[in-house]
Amino acid sequence: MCVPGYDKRPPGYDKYAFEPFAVTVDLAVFTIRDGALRVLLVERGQSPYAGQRALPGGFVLPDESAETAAARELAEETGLSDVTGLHLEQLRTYSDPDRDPRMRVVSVAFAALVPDPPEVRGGGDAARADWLPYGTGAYGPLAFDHDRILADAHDRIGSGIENTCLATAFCPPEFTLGELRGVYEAVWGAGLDPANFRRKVLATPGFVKPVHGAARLTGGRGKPAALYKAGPATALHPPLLRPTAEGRPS
Amino acid sequence: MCVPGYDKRPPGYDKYAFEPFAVTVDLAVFTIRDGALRVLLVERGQSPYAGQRALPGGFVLPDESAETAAARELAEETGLSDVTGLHLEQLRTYSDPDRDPRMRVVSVAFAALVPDPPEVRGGGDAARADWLPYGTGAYGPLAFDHDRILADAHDRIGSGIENTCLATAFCPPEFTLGELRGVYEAVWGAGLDPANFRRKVLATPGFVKPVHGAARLTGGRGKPAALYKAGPATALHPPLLRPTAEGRPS
DNA sequence: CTCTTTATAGTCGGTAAGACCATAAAGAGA
DNA sequence: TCTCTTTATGGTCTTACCGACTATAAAGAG
Repeated sequence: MCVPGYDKRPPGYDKYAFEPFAVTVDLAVFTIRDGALRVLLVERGQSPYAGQRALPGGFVLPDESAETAAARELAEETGLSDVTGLHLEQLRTYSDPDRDPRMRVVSVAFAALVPDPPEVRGGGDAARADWLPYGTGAYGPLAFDHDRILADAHDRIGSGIENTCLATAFCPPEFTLGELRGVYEAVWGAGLDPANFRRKVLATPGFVKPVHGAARLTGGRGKPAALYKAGPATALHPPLLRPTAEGRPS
Repeated sequence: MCVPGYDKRPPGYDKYAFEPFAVTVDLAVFTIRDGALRVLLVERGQSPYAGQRALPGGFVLPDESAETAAARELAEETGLSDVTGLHLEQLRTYSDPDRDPRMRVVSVAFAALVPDPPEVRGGGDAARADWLPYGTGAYGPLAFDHDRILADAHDRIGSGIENTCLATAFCPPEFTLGELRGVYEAVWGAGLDPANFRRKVLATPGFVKPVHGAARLTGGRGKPAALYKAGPATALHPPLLRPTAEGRPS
C-alpha cells in the first residue's frame, strides 16, 4: 500500500513523519456532439476494474505541476496537437486512502471542455477511448471513484456556464446563438426559450461579439443565423440561471 | 528535490514512471472578530521563510485523506476540541514543482470558517498562531505560495456567501440579522442596507429560522434584535449578490 | 407551392432589488 | 429626566430583468 522509501526523509523534514504518495491527474473531458453532452472515457485493459470504463489520466511527472500534467494528458488522450486555448480547470483532489487498491494514490481531478469532437486515436497507453453520452447508461459504473469525479465535474460545468462565459469553450471560434443555446441545453438537459436566451446573451456586455461582414452560416434548416465569437468577458452578471433552478448546493 | 525511493515502483505500476510526492494540507481559517475578517496565521521559526507568516498546515498521514488531515490540523491549530460542524471546504491543490525549495510537496488547500474566535494556544508544532486582520497589511508576504492560497480562499468565501448559506458558518448557533449582515460586510468589505438585507434574507426559504419565545438579545446599542438560527437550506436562489458586483471570475 | 423549422423582434406582467423614508426601542450623555 | 445616537424593523417607490407569449422572416423539405 505504501511506496518504498517511506522511512527516508530529506533534510529539513527530519522531525516530521510523512508518507510519499503517488500523485496522478484524472480528466473529465466534455464535448457536445449531436446536441448531446459526451465525455471521453477509456476502457481499462488490466486489473483492477479490467473491462470497465475510466476517466483518462496518468501520473504527474517529476518536473510537472498537476496543471501541466493535465494538459499533457489531455493532448495525449484526445489526439489534439495543441490544447492551449482549451478550457482546462482544476476540480478538486481525491485522496481517500482506499481509492486505489494497489497503492496510495492521490488524484487531482480536472474538467476540460473541447469544442469540436475530434476522433480519438486508438494508440497510446489507454486501451481505447471513446466519446460516450453522459448520463445515459452508455457505460456502466466507472473504475475507482471516477463516477463521483465525473458527477462533480458535471456539476461544476453546469454551474460554470451559469455564472461565467464558459459555454463558449464548447463552441468553435465562430458560432450561432442557436449553437450556444444548444450547449446550455445539453449540459443542463433542459430546453430554453430561443428568444429569451438571445435577449439575455446579447444584453450581457462582452459575452459574445457579432462577426460583421459575411456573417451568415447555412447548413441546417430554417433561417440562417448570424455568427458570433466569444467576447472578452469572463463572468456573467447577473448569472444566466437554469430554467427550473432549485437546490443546487455549493 | 526528490524524495528517496523515486526509482522503486510497487507491483502493478512497473510500466509507468512516477515520482512519489510529499502531500500536505494548508488551511486558510477565517473568523469574524470586531466586525473584521481575520485569518489564522502561524509564524515560521525555521528556514525557509523563517520569521514570515504562513498558513497552518501539515503532512497528510498514511491512513488519512486530505479532508481528515485538514480536520486534524484545524483542531490542533485552533485549539478547538471539536471541529465537527465547522465549515471545512477543499479549495484546490497547489503543485508547482518549485513551490517548496526543500523538496517536492503537493499541497491540498482548505478553507475553514470558525464562528467565535477562541484564543490560540501557543504550543504545538507551530511557533505561534494569531488571528490577524485579513488584507490590512497586518502581516507581510506569506511563506511559499501562501499569499495566493489565501487570496484564492478569500475569493471562494466571498462568492460562497453569495450563492450559499455559508455565512451562517461564521455565526454562533443563535444570531441576529445584524450579525449575519456583519459577516457579509466583513467578507466583502462593503456596506449593505440593513432593511434590504433583512427583506432578502427572510424572503429566502430555509436560510434562517426565527428562534421563537424569548427571542431578544441585548448587549450593544440600539433596539434589541430578534434571534435566528441557521435554516435547512444550503443554496441561495436567487443569489445574494455583492453591492458593486462586477467582474468576479470563476 | 406549402409546410416545417429556425432565427429574430417585440410585448406584457410579475418579481426582485436598490434607494429611500418612517417608526420603535434601547443606551449614552447632558 | 431629556435628548441624541444607534440599531432594528416595516414600508414605499421605481427600475430592471425574466418568463411566457406572439409575430415575422428566411431558409429547406416534400
